[in-house]
Amino acid sequence: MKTQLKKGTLDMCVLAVLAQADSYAYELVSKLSQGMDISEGTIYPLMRRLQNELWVSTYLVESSSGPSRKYYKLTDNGRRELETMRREWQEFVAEVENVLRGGPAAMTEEAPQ
Amino acid sequence: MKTQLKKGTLDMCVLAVLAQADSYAYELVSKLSQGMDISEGTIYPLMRRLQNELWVSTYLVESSSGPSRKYYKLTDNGRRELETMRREWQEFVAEVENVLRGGPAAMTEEAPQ
DNA sequence: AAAGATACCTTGCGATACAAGGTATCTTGT
DNA sequence: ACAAGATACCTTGTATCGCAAGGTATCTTT
Repeated sequence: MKTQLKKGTLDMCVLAVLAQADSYAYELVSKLSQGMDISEGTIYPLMRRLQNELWVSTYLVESSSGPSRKYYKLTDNGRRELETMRREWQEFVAEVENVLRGGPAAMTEEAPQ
Repeated sequence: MKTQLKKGTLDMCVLAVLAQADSYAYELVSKLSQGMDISEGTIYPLMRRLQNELWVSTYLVESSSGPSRKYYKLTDNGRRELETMRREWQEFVAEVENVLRGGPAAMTEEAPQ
């Protein structure tokens, strides 16, 4: 999957997953890996950013099958941000599709050759 | 408009515009600026890349209202690449929307708190 | 005790969009 | 004739982000 296309969408995707249920980074990777792929080297800095923006809060939960998990929970702030991102995403996609459909006004001018 | 979202889509957009008619960088900026925005600092390095990949060829045309224009023309190669990009874009969008719709398989496991 | 899965994390790199700045050409207003 | 502005080209440096590679610790299984 093309790396560049993901830029700016992964945080939205993570927030969307967290909107359904709290989760931890390692699990987020495996959840998102069905379809998109995202690697651990991506998720940890990303989660740090989401936390810095106060879009998620964290709590530790001991696991019965490994080390403790750092769960992330969407904040009210994060929920609002997710809606904003959704809107921006839809507008963006609409505009790209518009261009792909031959959109940006043909601009009446001579096209040589 | 969010900068990150554009990453990887602008070359496709430019190729799509060129699929309709040859154009030059300055005009491409103003065409795409209706809807997306894209700046000159973006377009020139981008056009260089497209040319390096042999997706476009160039020819000079004297203008009646300013300096000569460097027109870009989609090559056969570029036309094929555009189709590939379109496919990848559609797949990508489909997957993101899938995640946004609550997609990545709920994964039967306890979600604490 | 060793091996493997789970779970966390950091460092350095590559790609790309952009602001800011620079040059040259041509037209228009004064 | 000269200044100003639009047209058209371009480069440099910065910020962001995704990722491969590597590292640590815990817990279970062999």
